Amino acid sequence: MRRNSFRDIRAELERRIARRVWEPGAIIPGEEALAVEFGAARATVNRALQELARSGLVERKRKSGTRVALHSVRQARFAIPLVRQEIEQAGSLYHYTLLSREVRAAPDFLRARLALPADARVMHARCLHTADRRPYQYEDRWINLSAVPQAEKESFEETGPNEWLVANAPFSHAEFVFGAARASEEEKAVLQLPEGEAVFVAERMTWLAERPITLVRMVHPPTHRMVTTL
Amino acid sequence: MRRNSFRDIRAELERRIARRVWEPGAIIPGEEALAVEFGAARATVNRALQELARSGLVERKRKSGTRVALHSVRQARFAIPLVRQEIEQAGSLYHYTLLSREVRAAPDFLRARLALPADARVMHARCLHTADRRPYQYEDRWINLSAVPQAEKESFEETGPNEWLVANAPFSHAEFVFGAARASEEEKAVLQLPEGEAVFVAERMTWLAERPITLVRMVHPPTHRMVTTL
DNA sequence: GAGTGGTCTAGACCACTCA
DNA sequence: GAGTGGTCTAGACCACTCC
Repeated sequence: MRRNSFRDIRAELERRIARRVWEPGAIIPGEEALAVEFGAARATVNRALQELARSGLVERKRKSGTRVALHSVRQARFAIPLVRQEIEQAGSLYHYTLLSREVRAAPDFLRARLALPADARVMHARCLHTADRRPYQYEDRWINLSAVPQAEKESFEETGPNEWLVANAPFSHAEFVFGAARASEEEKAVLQLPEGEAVFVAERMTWLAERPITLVRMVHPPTHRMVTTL
Repeated sequence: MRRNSFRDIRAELERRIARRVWEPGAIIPGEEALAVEFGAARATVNRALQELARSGLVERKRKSGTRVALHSVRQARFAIPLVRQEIEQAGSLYHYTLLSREVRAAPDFLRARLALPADARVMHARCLHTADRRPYQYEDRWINLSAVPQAEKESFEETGPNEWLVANAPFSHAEFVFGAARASEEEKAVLQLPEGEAVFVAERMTWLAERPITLVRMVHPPTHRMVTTL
């Protein structure tokens, strides 16, 4: 006879919630009582309950106890890997091409997005990432040179700014925006898409201790899918 | 002097990784050694390390030990609110319309996606959610009636299946898929989009203790943006 | 076989919150 | 004040994996 693990307990509690043995909003027995019932230590029951709380199935409050959540808070988590890793992990051949690289004054829209001063100098780089020679991602990136001056010395011919930044400019905070759009003329050409095709657009802004580092727009063909991680 | 908590230990380990005291790829001391160093129980160190592993900062393997992840897989979190909440929170007028409702045998693609038996009965509902009378989301939903039999009694004329399920069928696990597509004829009509417009598509599958509950495809106009929560 | 992480136990004390 | 969850400890055994 196997000992009750926190997984077993978690599964049994999930089952009871599923079968409405415990209705939404209802208080469920305390840790001590459940520990006795399952013949386990309270710490083990605690772990099972904490995981249920983390996934939003139950809500816990001291003194009040644990109740089945009425509206389980729905949060989704996504892993954001390097493009290269993403492609190679799928067993495909990765290839990177630098399309353009230019140092210039920051355009207005960028100054607004990243809260840059009027005279800010930035690097603008455009790249294509392919998987098995098929266009996978078009990367349109702006780097704030006052935050990452070393970037100006990089050619980005061999290693893309994505990988270079990961290795050389840690960030403390990031914001992502996802959406859909019709492919622009440029995107259509680079990604070899038919007229009027839809594209999946992901934008990422990163900061290191309040200083904006980079804004990148990553454009994918409509076949691209982004899936939550467990 | 306060006792070392798993949070303190986690924070200190994070700091060492950030300051490159431990380089990416390097093995860090074992739990026993860290427990001695921090004057804590091994279980406490273990909890700190497990959380770091969950957030992708370190990788752990038995016998090998714990090492700093080479490229920490960054994670982004998104809140998934009820459509109604999302719209009302933006200060807009929410309105819901049921477009169709039908009980039928599960189509093949659905049986495959949700691993349903051959004779599974499901409900198929199509709805439109508007914000200030403008189409906001087209919802195409399938509900597994063997998991949620009470759904068959609901008309969904007033309250949409989304809100009804939230209140009546909690889930323990969800999977999301996001992508872009060209609007289908139906989507074009319902969302009042011009010919060939791109749409943002979010799909959600939910389970409660291994039992599939529902698959929903939520289609938004290309103006829709999904932003990470802080 | 041996080393490291994974989990469990029994007991303890703390922290928050409700009444 | 009292009840419930939150966390820590010390010790133990297990499970996986490398050698």
